[in-house]
Amino acid sequence: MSDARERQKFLQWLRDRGHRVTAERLALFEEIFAQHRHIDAEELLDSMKARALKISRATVYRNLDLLVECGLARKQRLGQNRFLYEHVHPGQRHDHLVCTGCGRVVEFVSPGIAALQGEICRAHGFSPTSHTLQISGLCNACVQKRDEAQRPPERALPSPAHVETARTLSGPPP
Amino acid sequence: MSDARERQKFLQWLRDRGHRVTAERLALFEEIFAQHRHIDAEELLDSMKARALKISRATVYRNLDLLVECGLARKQRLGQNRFLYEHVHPGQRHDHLVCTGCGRVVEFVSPGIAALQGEICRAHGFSPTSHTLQISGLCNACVQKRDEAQRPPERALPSPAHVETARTLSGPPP
DNA sequence: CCTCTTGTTGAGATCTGATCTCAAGAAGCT
DNA sequence: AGCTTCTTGAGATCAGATCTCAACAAGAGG
Ligand SMILES: [Zn+2]
Ligand SMILES: [Zn+2]
Ligand SMILES: [Zn+2]
Ligand SMILES: [Zn+2]
Repeated sequence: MSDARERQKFLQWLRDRGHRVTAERLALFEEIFAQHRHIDAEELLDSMKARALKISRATVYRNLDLLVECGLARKQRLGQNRFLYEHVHPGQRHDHLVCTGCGRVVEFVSPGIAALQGEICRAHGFSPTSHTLQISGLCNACVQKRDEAQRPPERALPSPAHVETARTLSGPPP
Repeated sequence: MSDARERQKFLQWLRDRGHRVTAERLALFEEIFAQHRHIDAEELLDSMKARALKISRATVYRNLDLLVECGLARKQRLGQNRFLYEHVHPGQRHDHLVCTGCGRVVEFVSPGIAALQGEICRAHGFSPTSHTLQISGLCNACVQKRDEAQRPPERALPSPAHVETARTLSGPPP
């Protein structure tokens, strides 16, 4: 596990604020840093139950907010309804492509966009604290699936030269 | 009202799909195009009731989805919880700065970001259908308010040379 | 190590935004 | 006008998130 530094930061942050270091908080921290993907509170609750870590729903929600507050986690609505959480690696901004066909989430990094956002905020005298950029659409696979469904008796269409494979962090929903 | 063209498009879209042109649909269309700001379903319902236009909650939700489907409205979560709707002007993409202090929403346009998004999608073989970009933080006024609150007996701080004023489309929440 | 204070937890109630149900109503075709 | 089919409205329902409050335990102090 490579979260020794983050763990230390979390504990220090808690103590600095007079918050207590509880077993539940540590367990939640471990869990969210063990899950290398975007995960929602309910899934987190289940996966902790599955590991025989006892924790209640309310505590999960409360402490997820705490993790976000201290900058170790990010909270976003990636699909439609639920909030998804992911642990944050300092200095590594990324954003998301969300496939509406299969639910997959792909991360991308764009220093150019980051820079432009900075310019825009400066121009408006705005002090940004966070941002959300997500692009919804269809991934390669889902586009092909849809095209095949539309005209069934026809194949050998010239497939794209090379299929871009990026980190896919969330599988399709059940 | 400058929505003659959009109104025509809406009616045509309805007929093309075999949907009916009802009084409720027309009223909702008028209302959302009359409100030049980001507004949620509940507010829309209230403002229509205030104008003695009878319409039910379910119908508002149903037909807002219809407007989004035909491309005349955009649906986004700008604050945290509710969906906000705004009417769309064709070919005029814009994104949002959201002040977490006063709730104000400011729109901005960035062709540069739009272009970069296009490149990213191409690189990933992703077919985008929509996007959300919002930057949260504090507006000029709220930054000053906070600074003044933090050290009360001190003034004459060098105010910024010129205060950028952009279209502010949503007032602070009640 | 024991005690006291005070922040934290857990089970379930509650809230909120959004969607669904289904009988009554009305577009629009003829 | 008559008929078919889509649409509406009132209220039930759903899902995700938050709140309540008594029991609990972290951590300071002795
Ligand atoms: Zn897909
Ligand atoms: Zn991510
Ligand atoms: Zn503000
Ligand atoms: Zn806008």
